[in-house]
Amino acid sequence: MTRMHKENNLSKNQQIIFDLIDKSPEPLKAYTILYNVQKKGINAPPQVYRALDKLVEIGKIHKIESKNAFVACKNSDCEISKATAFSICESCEMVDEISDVKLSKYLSSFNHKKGMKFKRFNLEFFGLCKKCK
Amino acid sequence: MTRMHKENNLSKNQQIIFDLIDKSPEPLKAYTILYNVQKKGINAPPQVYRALDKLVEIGKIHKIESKNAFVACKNSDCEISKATAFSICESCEMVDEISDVKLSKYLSSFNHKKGMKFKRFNLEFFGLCKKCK
DNA sequence: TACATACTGTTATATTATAACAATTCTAAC
DNA sequence: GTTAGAATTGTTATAATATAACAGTATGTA
Repeated sequence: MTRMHKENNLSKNQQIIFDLIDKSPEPLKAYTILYNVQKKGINAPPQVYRALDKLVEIGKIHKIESKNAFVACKNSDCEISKATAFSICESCEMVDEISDVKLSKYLSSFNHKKGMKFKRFNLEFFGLCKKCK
Repeated sequence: MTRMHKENNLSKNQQIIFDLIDKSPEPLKAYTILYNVQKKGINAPPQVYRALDKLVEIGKIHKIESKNAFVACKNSDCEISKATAFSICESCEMVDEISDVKLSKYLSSFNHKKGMKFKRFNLEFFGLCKKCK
C-alpha cells in the first residue's frame, strides 16, 4: 500500500519530475527528463508528459515553446502563469523568467483592436546574455 | 534546363510553399503543407522544412511556436520579423498577426535587468475571438 | 463501504523535425 | 561563355517530440 507523496500537493511522479526541473539550471526536455527519472521507476513517455501537463496547468513549471523545454516557475509558484515572459540566450541557451510588474501589467491590459479579449500571453525575448556578449 | 521561379526572389519550392501558406486563412503545419504540395513534386519532409526555414529567415512567414504552424507575414513582408506578436483563439484556432506600433516599440526597447540586450522577441496572446466568445 | 476522480503503468503509434549525401541550378567574376 | 562557389533540390533513413488507448491502482469524500 504505497502512499502518494503529497507534499506540496503533488503526486509521486509529479514531485519527482518537478524536483528534477527545479534543480536544473537550464530548461529540460521531456526525453531528457525521462532518461533521468528511469532509475526512479518512470519508464515511458506518457508518464512524463502527463506530469508535465499537470505541472504546467497548476503553474509550477512553464514550457519554453521555442525550445520544447520546461523550467520551474520562479514567481512564488506562479500566480501569474497566465502571463509569462522569458529571456533566452541564443548562444548558451540560458533561459530566465522575467518578472517585471510593469511589463506584465502592460501586456495584461493590452486589448486587440479586433475585439478579442486575452486571457493569457507568453513572451519570449532572444538575445545574448551578459556572459555571451 | 528548368528555370528557377524567381519572382519575389523565391526559389521554386519556396514560392510554392509560400503561396500555399499565404492563401490559407489559418496556420499550416509542415506535414499539412507536404500533403498539399505533393502534386507539385515536393515529396519529402526536408524539402518542406528547408523552404520553411528560409521563408522564416527572410521574414515572409512566421512560426507560431505554440502550434508548430506557419502563417504568412502580414506586415509588408515583415521588416519587423524580429518583433512578432500574434493573437490566438483557443476555440477556433484562428491566428492573427498583431501590428501595433506602440506595443512593438515598447517591447523592442524593453531591457532586462540582468544585462541582456534583446535582438528579437515573439509574443503570443491567447483568448477567444469575437466569433467564439 | 462505495463511488468518483485522479493518477499510474504499459504498448503502440502519431507527429514533428533533421542527418547525410548526391545531384542540379544559380550567381557573380573572370 | 567558362568556371567556381553558394544555394537549392531530391532522396532515404532516422531522430526527437508527443499522444491514443486501455487496464489497473490510489485517494478523497459521502
